[in-house]
Amino acid sequence: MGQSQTVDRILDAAEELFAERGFSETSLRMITGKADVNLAAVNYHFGSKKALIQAVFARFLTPFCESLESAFDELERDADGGPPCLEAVLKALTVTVVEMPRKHDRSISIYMRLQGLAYTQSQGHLRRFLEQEFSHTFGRFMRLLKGATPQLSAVDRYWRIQFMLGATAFTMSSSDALSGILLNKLGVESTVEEIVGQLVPFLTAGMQAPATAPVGQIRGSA
Amino acid sequence: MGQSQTVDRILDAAEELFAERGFSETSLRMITGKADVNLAAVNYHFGSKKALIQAVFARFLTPFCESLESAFDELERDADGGPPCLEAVLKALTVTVVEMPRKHDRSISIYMRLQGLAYTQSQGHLRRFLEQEFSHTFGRFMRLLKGATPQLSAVDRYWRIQFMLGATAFTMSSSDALSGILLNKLGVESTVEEIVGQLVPFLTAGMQAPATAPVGQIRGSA
DNA sequence: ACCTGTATCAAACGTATGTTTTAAACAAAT
DNA sequence: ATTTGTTTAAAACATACGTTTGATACAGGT
Repeated sequence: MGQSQTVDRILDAAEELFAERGFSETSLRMITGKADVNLAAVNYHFGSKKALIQAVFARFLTPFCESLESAFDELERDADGGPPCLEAVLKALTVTVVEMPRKHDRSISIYMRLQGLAYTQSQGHLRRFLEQEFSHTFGRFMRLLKGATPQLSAVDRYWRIQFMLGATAFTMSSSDALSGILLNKLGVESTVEEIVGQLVPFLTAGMQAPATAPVGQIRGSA
Repeated sequence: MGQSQTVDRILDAAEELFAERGFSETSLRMITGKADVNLAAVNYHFGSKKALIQAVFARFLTPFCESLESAFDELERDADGGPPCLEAVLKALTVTVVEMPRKHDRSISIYMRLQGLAYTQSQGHLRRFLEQEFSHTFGRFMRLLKGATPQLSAVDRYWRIQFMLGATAFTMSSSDALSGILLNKLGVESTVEEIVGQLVPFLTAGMQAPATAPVGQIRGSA
């Protein structure tokens, strides 16, 4: 058998457990236990735990970046010449996220949470891996954002992009928990689609806020 | 000696290391090594690693919440009767953060990063501890936000508050790294004060964005 | 001087981790 | 049928972890 199913079983188990508990808090024994494969299989197929983490990201990020590049192609074709507007860029991103192929319903929040963990858990090797592997798509997204916000100074744009990333990564990385709280408090169900539907206008408005004034005295209320 | 300085040395070392590396990735041996105290001192003075984590948060969060409550008092006094406006609420928060008493320059970003970790690292005991210890101030902040955004539905407000928290926690928790990148790319120095000065208009605009439409088909660009 | 409670120290404990080893099972090719 | 290369299996490996122990030092009170 050329491609064993063991590899996929490990990846499936790992991406769920990593998303639930983080990287350091998930042991190889938990993963192989859930995947119902032998402990040594991880090191045999992937070489190390670090390499497994990278493989988990590569498996869902590679097709995602391809879809995203296609969406960007279409975006620039439609806008022939001029730069696409901010809302269109963000919509292209979120639609690509929502339309991501997935094995089951939870998949999207799992991927979102993994993406959030990649930012917040300080796994140096992961950051390096993602940078050298997916920097092309990320750079293109940045250039589109620049074209869509010509009124911003480079410094303002830089910080606002970080704010965007933060709001997205944070919300998405806890989307399950946050949805649960909302369900308890207000009795409202919410899907990933609805959350990103809420995100886009928030981010768009934030990016287009008037230029900032230096922080000084407190402004009175009302 | 009634109050040993060992306790403070441990807390100082722990808050720095936790902020740099996260909780699970920081061992008691690293902490006691940096603090130059005996390994057993942590369990002697705090009881366990979990209790140490909580003590680190209690030490900087307790005085911070007191200052914040005072700022809220002043806010409501100035606005006699009516609810303070959104920008005033956020300014009160950020000014309190910036004026936080600190031992050295790095302190603020350390506290910000810790606060971010409290959200993203799934330490159940920490979340429970913070909830029961500081829920009063947090709840008051939430009520102020509610009064400042009467136009929002409860669901919209809930999600936008999460977006705010995310943008803030993420940016502040990486403010050192992000400032460094900005310095490299554009040669611009930036302080925590300036970052929060950028944050407020972004968040204000986001919170006041027009109500959301459900995500459906892709809207064309331009 | 003699206790008494507190604090520090070196050393060890038990457990869990990532990784390696050795042997067996298996499929495909000769 | 034998061989070959790949995959699984059980067990052990070395290391690092949080925690506990027991001895020692030292303070203040009587």
